[in-house]
Amino acid sequence: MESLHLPVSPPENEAQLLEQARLLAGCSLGELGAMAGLPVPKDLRRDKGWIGILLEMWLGASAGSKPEQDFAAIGVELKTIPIDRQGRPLETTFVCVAPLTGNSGVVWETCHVRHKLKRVLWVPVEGERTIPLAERRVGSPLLWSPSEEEEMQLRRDWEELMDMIVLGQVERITARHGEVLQLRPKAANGQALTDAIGANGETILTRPRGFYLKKPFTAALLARHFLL
DNA sequence: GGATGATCATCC
DNA sequence: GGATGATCATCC
Repeated sequence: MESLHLPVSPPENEAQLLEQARLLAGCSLGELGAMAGLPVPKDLRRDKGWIGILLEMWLGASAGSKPEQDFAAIGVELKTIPIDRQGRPLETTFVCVAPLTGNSGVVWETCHVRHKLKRVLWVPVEGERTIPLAERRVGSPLLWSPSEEEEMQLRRDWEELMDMIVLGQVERITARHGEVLQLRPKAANGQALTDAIGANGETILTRPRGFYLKKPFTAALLARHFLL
């Protein structure tokens, strides 16, 4: 039985990654933060990515802001997901920024969403705001790939949303579009603007958007895991 | 601004 | 109460 200590080397295979993730299950964020020398913030309001960064350290992820998978060598992406006491997600899951221009000819097979979701290590973390951040516990990890049905759902939604973007309808897209995948703003604030295609094919400025997984989708894949 | 990490908080 | 639209920090 291995014990908990830092630094953690990048995992060489999935089994190693899962083993390390299982060691973290049951630990509190306070414990993991202290051992990592990371001060635990009072809450997440100004540190929304703190848990993600903490778990990256503890799992040996290629830290920080590289535009590739968290575990590039073994092709796995890490997602922490806040859950309630029933194990259901408290938030949608950000996947990636949505490209709003230069999309003619893009196809599902080679898109960023599919690549990001090809293989994901889900790490549930207690997320109820009534639980002090330091006391919240890490849950049992799940190494996941989309089933055929899940991939079809994702593909349908992605194609619908990308069609609207390409056809200059981005401003008409709301978070209600898509069955399992939605498009929502993803920016520092309301002042952030980026190029997109307008209704008449012209270039317009609009808020940057991101793809997010809706809660029922992640709830189902987590539930499947916990029932097995 | 856009990529990384996401959650907040208002409105319905 | 919960989802949608808004927002926070950091790096380059």
